Amino acid sequence: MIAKVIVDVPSRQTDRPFDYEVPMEMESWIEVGSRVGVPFGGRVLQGFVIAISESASVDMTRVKPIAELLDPVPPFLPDMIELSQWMSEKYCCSWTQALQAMIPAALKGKEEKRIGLADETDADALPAELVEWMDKGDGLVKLDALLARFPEHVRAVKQALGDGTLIQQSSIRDRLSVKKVLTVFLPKTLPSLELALEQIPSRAAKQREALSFMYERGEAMPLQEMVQASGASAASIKALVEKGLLELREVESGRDPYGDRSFKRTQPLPLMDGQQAVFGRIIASLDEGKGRTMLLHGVTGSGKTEVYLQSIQYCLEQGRQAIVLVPEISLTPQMVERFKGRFGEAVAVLHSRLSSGERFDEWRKIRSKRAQVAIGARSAIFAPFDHIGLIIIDEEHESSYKQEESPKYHARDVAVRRASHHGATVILGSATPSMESFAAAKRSAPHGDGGASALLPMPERVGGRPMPTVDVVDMREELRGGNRSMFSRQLYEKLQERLERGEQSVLLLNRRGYSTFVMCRSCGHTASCPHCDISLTYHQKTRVLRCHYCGHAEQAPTECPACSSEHIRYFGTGTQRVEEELAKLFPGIRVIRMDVDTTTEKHAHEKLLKRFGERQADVLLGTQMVAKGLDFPYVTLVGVIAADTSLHLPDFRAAEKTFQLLTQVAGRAGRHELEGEVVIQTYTPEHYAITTAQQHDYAAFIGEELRHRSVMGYPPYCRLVLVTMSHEQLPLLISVSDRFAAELRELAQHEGLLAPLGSGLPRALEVLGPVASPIARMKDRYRFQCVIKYRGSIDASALVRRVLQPFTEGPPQKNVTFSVDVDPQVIL
DNA sequence: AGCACGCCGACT
DNA sequence: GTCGGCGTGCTC
Repeated sequence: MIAKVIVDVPSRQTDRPFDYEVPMEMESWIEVGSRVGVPFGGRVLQGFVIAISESASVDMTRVKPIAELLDPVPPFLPDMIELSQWMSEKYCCSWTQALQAMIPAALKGKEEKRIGLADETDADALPAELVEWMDKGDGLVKLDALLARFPEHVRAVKQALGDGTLIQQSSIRDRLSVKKVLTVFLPKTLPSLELALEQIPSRAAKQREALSFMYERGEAMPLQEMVQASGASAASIKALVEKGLLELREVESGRDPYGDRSFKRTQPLPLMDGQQAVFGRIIASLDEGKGRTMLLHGVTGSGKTEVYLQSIQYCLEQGRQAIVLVPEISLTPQMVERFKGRFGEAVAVLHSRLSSGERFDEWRKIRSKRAQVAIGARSAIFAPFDHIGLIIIDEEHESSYKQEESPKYHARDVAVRRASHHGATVILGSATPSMESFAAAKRSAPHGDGGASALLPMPERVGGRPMPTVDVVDMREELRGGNRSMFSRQLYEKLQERLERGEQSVLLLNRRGYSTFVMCRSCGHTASCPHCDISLTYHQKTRVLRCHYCGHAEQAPTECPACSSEHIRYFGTGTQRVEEELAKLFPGIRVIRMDVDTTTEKHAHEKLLKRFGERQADVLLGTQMVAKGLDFPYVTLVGVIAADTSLHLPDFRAAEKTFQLLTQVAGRAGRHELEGEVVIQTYTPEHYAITTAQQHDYAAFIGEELRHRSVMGYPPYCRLVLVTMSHEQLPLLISVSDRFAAELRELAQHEGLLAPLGSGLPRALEVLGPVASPIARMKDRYRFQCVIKYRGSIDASALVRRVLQPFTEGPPQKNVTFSVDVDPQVIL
């Protein structure tokens, strides 16, 4: 029996299956999807079994046996192996990378070399302390550790390994370091604080303090932290533990100590007419099981989540599993609570805030069928289920579904692919669907069912609540009227009203495309990175300038390095200035500011929202992050301070992104009994992205935007591939990138793709560039890019791969690196 | 990626 | 005379 194995080496040359013999004793264990350790070029590496075969494709004498099996249960299901191959082709990444992206990082086996004394050996030939050290273990010790401990004996060890005095054994070990932390818990059955305090002698003040502290906190906490925070000593906590008032347990470090928290179970809510109609379409598709994709276009507050929940319920009753993707930012505890509340233990949650150990735990819950519902960000699309019935992608227009590092996949496309394998239904949900999805839904009758539209509209809010009224304020008029503040009179008055009525407001400062930077007001010099063509970002807390791309950091200057002027201006996030102005205009106003500065800490985001939810503030002020998913009953006003900052970016999606942002944030107002109002401040009130957002008119927006895209030749009227090349030396890069573009054109010509299809008609494929990238230099490497525009029916990835092959495999083009981005989010 | 094999400079 | 520089080439 021969296993075809993809070896875990991130190199193009080794990115193909290698044959290994399956030892007899492993035959019943090794299957497609197994993770194994294999000898490869003189060392042992992790590999993935992608096929089992009777015969090898090379001479049997060259075939080595698999060294070890790494998991009792294969981490991949067979459909995932095929999916990974498809990904590597479509996104031009290595097969290994695609496979790697599908399993938890904890399963990243690396070789560990261990050595020991050979059986019959003369131990006296070695330094005595070495022998002694080696005897401590079970005869084998880690090579690294030994060499680190006895650097003076490196040579002796090397020699002993050479002459056979010492033997070496390699095996693969996962990066699962399980560290345990003593954690203080409140007992399951909790006496009241008064009752508990009675059991403590009056002179034990520290114990009382510690106990009150824990009661107030209400949840478990690591002992170390607790001692620090409460001022109690470990001894007094021990005393409390002995009295049974607290509990002390070891928790795996990084694991969620509140994991055993129970969630209040909820029942399905009655569906409104609009919801019912959509739900009917979804269960029809689930019954049919043909792998259909549907676009659920529901306005904000139309009750999409309840439809999701009941569809999942139906799917589970069919004995199939469901995956729910949400943007990372909206994967809040409230969101998780809704799903856990309905499905309890059947839910596994995967998000980036989890430690690798916690992530692995949740993943195992899925793999071992203890969970039937997986909810998570982008990578949850790879949840190892075997009978997927339903995949939901909420807020499908969000750009975070596209991974920016290789493999540069789009979760939406992976979902559709995976679903067709399982006959699963995909639901793309959004109030503002992406152009691509909308166009696809309009044109598609997926899997050929005679022209039925896959568009599911939900145009009404739950309870018939009206959409909030939106006022657009022309800030040019304000300026002409003598108002130079950042608040229009309208916004000022409405804020004042909210304060008087005790209602809450959300203020959005649109800062997409801008970051904090430093500029000299005398000469206009801006601080930029010495290794990258990019401004440095100013970090207020540490007064450090940092490069986003390479990590270069320097002290913020007090005088201009160019002209020695002291008039240096720090352009902060801007939210701070808004906050100051609010305090000036409304003395005593309580503001919660949410931006990168205030949310870097773990859970800071949740804490701030919790405070706002408890009405401890009048205004929630923030950047993009306040636009998504918030649902607070007392928010009746939403203000957008400058709507158009994102409108004039050199990005073909600028209008779409602006419209989405305005619509999303407007949807935060008046979701419950109280009616909501929205004020949008802008310098271009006539722009269609703003006027259509004002009228909540998605159809009008998309009509206009599609016209623009059609004229300019952008998606969804074509597709794009962005190829970025980089090298330290500019002349070499220019010649290589020119040759790449020329060869690509030549191949396209040869395939008949460049021929004009008739006068005035666009070509099937077009190669633009090469030109310097928007960030023309990064980490001391120059960057050039080509954009390939093509008709959707063409396999552009295959063309690119074919042209790329000699550039990366042949006589090396002196380290010019190529990065391919299929369906890029930004090309600028 | 690693590691080996393979041809040319400054050292015991 | 050797140790070692990293350039090319292979890994089932």
